[in-house]
Amino acid sequence: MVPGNNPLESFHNSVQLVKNAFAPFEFSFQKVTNDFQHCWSASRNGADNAISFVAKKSELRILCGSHSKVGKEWSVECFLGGLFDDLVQNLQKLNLGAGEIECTISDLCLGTPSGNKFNHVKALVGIFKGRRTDDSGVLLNVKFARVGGVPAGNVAVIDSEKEMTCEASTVAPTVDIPAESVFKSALAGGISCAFSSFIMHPVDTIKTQVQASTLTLPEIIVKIPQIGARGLYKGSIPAVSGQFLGHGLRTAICEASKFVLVYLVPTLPDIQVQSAASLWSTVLGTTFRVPTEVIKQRLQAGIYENVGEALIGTWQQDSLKGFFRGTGATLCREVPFYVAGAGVYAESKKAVQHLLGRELEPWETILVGAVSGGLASVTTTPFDVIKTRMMTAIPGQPVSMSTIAFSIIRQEGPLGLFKGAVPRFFWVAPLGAMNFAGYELLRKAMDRTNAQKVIKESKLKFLFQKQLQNSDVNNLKRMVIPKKAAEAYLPKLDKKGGIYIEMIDVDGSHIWNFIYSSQANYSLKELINLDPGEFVNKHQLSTGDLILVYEDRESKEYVIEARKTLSKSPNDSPKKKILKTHSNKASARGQAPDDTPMNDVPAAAPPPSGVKDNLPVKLEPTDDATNEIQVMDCTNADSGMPLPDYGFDAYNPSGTIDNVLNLPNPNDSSSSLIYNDMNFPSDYLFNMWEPGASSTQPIPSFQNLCFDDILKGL
DNA sequence: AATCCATGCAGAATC
DNA sequence: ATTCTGCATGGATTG
Repeated sequence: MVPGNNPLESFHNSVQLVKNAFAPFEFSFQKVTNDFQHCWSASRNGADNAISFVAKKSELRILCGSHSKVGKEWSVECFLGGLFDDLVQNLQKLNLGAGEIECTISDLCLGTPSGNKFNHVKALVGIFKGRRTDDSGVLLNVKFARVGGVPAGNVAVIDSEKEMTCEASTVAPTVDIPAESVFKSALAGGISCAFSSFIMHPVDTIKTQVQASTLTLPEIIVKIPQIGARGLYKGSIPAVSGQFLGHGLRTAICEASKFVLVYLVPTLPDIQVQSAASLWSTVLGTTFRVPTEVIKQRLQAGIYENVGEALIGTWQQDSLKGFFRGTGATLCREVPFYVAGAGVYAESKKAVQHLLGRELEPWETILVGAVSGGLASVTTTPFDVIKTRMMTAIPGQPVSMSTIAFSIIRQEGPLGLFKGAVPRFFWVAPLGAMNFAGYELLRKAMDRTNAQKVIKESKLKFLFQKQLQNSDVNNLKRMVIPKKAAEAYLPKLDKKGGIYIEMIDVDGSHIWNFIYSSQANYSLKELINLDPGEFVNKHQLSTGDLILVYEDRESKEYVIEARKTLSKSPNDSPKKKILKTHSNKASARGQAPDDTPMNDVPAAAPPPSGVKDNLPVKLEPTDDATNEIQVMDCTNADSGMPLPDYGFDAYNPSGTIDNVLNLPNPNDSSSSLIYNDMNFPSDYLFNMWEPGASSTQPIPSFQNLCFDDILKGL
């Protein structure tokens, strides 16, 4: 048996689940329960329905007022209570017989003239519009429309499972919700549900036929070849498109309302936010989807041949209302499974992640989806059992859920309530897997392709840089990189041959695969090549541009940045403009032939005596007023080689003050110097020497003052 | 003197 | 014929 095909059990489920989810609001639910019983007992004798509702008016607002426009005149409890009661009575009247053949509820409705069959729709609409519904009594006459001979509430059982799992997937965390994110979620939700709907459609069809006819399951199965593929896929167009649109809509609403909820009520626990959002979105999304369900079922049951016919036929028969038959039943079925599935999935995913201490692999996500889908189905098994019992009870005798439940427990023990749980589990599990996996993986894939890999600069540890020379950017596909830096930060090289190194482009657009090799027979020297491949071309690098290599602190991956010099005059080599207090070591070397001589650069400031004066360039806030400061460890600026024993994490392109302050290694005795790179006016390069290592005299403890000045500058 | 490294060049590999 | 690869050279820098 599959859960969810009965509004009765579904409703009960939903109350329970919602109750759990909103535990802090227990009092409200207590009230619901009370009202419920009140309504129920009052409506036992159908004629008094209206009274019971009216009587309840005053209490209504408490619960529903805040949720929607509902509470104005009606309490949701009472509405549902009436609904529930009606169902119970209907079910009690069922005499369709037992077994797998689902019963048709519609014709068994008690109490009101059949002409009002669909007034519950009216009532619903009225409620949503926030106006008073006059035909209050009608609410109790809820009928689950018989759609094309198939009770709407009974069909699309499979869908309910899909619903559950699919909706549960909206649990996927999306906190900051720009429209794009919501849209992507919607797309992902829609696609995954549409896909699984498509896959499972044949099964759904068979189920529908079983329910709609007097044939048993085996008989139908025998007939399958007769039905053929086309027959099995009858109604798949409205089903799939309905799934797509409905679930897309719901996913979007859910994501969006989560965002809104978090914003409005920041203190609300996650679980409640999710429950509320999913509840709300399910109601809307499902309502939207009902017409396609109706069409689908009519097609599957063979009433109409094609979509057009079904549309026209339904319209002519029942006009607009016809498309919304069974809305109430569908809602009752969807909501609890959504909430249950979402909860189970979210919780189990959290648990598994906690257990493993890492993000889940795709296949693990699938597994969790399957298991939680299965679990959700198991937890709802009791209602399924009860429902079956109720339907198969001796006709005419009033039975209530509780009586049945108690009798089962008494006679068969608590396990009796879980009969059939195992097959249910395995039936629902793959659906859960399909939807969870579908949604999550799709969502991830979208993020990956669209937003690429977002590199957080603050997570990057600067390793080294290289200013590109002619020989690095000419058609020869190789770049020479600083030897010491390479030896210090890149993987160890064997003498011969190179190794592949992946480097992620900071712009997130590529993962470059470089060949990193050394020139072994270089007597004692070693020259290390990075094969830039397309890298240089893609970034249009030319002489004087920089490449910078980082390491992602978390993933330990290499990250490479191609940085164009700002002043792009071919004669300008960036190095020439760097103000230095020590020797202009880079100035004279590595220049392109057409480079102007080094002399036009302002003379390097001499090493000052005072610490303050030691700043060759005054620190100033960046010109874009972002208060960002860029610090680069450019020890040996020419080679880009930080001193190996210096635990200096420097270069922080978007560093905050905090980051900057964290940069220096306080235990290090090295001193540092800051100078401004004229080519990158907003950059502050942080230069370091070990004491005595350079011809310039480093000032002890200078680095601290540097940072102070940076702060002052800001 | 030792080292670094930009670049030239030739033979090998590949198109 | 073109591209790769390894090697060599010599200016520049460092010690």
